[in-house]
Amino acid sequence: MERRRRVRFAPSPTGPLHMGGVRTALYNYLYAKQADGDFILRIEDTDSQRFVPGAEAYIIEALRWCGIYPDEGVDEAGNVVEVASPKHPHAPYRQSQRRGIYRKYAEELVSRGYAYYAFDTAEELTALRSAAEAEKKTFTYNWETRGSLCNSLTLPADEVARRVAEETGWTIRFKIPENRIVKMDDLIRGHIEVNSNTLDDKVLWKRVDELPTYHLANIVDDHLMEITEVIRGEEWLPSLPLHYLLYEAFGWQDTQPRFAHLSLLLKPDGKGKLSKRDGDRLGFPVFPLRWVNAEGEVSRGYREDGYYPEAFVNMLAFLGWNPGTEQEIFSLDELVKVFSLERVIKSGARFNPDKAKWFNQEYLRMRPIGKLVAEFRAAEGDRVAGFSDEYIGGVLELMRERVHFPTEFHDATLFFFEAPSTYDEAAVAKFWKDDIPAIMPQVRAFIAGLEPFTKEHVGESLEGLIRENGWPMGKVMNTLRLFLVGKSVGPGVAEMMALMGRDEVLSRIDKGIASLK
RNA sequence: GGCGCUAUCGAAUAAGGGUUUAGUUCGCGGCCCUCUCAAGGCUGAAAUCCGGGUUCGAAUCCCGGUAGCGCUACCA
Repeated sequence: MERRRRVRFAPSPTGPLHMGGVRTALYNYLYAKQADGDFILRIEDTDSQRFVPGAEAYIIEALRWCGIYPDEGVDEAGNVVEVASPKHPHAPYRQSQRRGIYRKYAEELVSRGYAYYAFDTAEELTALRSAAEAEKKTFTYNWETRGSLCNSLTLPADEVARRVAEETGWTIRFKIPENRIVKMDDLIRGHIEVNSNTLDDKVLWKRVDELPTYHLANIVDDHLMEITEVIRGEEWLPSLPLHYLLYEAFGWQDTQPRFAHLSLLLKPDGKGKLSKRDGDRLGFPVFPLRWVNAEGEVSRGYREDGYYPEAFVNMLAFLGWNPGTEQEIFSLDELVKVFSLERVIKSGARFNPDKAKWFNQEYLRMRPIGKLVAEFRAAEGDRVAGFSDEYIGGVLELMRERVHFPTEFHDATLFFFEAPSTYDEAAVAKFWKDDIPAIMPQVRAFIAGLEPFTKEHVGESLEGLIRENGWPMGKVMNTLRLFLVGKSVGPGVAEMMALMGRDEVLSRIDKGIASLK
């Protein structure tokens, strides 16, 4: 019987969600939705030392901004679910609140001989490690060394019982079987084999915070929550043999999820994985949303930088995956339809900020003008309140192909709402010479009599006038632009004039002629 | 050091043994359009890491090397 597809995104609330993490969440979401399955959010906060307040809320908000809403684990208000209900049957979805669940599974493994209590202190192990390092070796807690260390395998039973009863001072370690070839399959990478002798006896239960480690909590929760596929970052690939062995030890192989390990996101230049530093250095966001850490350090976000979530998601989807066709623009719903793990790339994907900007520009160009106007009004407030939707729409229509982000509209459209008060000096020097000061009043008089004042008529008439008189086209047109914009760059002169209206245009020309005299 | 993963133009990727003169997108250069800036159209430069093997034929399969990355915590 085919099981209902259920996947999870299981971040650790140790800081803001990195764009690589968003991609992992996205792929999980797409994979789940494609089969009309469930996408679950689970908070893996078993590291009490690294917990960061606000990180959990950030993760949920970031996913929501992207349009990714978990089916399970987060309620409508955006809070992690703590109490079980028909919609959220596996609550709580925060591992720190599930500690009671894990303990018995850890102990079950000990009683069945798959794990053991270890009493070595952190200091003892550190000493062992540095001693080995001095001899250019590596200390590993494994099949070779466990027999000579302080644990329930080496100590007399009554001594073990006494120490365990003290309820403190012990960890539980998984007893990696000796000399086994662990055979694994990855949905993206194919078949992988590893000799168990290269593995170490990983801690399953931590003494320091009385919590399970990732390995135990993860396997137990994935089992309990009936997860069918685990799609996670490549950094987990080395622990895959341990996880296989854990499923085997628990006897859960029949429902063991399939695994898919995603490659890492790499920095745009040089070598290594994408980090916050790269964003600061090269000037692009690494996080979906702005984040301010405890020290007051600010990390910019895609949202605040003016990216549309649709563009961000589209760009992210293509970082390590492609549909096999030449189509590049996909909505989230379209991605759900065409996504497949088979087409996920195995090698690391280098992030390219230019391509990210291009995606945003594409979305800006596709955006309905009505939305653009409403968003512009909301951002600009009183400053543009007196202008009509038609006028603002015309302005944005003229400028949308000249910017990458809606946040650029403010600076780019200033002159549409207020006549320029200064004129670019280089442009003045270039155009305001020879006959131009004498010509412009004639042009002004001509414009005053133009009817109708449309883009087409203004454009053709103006061009005809300039040609008939043998005036220099470039100088005249650019001087007009200079009067309208204050600079020598911008939309077509006739288009701007038609939009601004005759009165405004004449007033700007008068102002310009007067200023440059 | 050990273990694992990965390897196509500057970047993302396509080509799943022959359809390849290795395609597309971003970026870069040129031309066209043109009143400037964009946008658009056309176009140019630009890649199969190296070495063996399998095969009539290899970017594609296998082996070795090299390089990059990841892991090697009572972090996740």
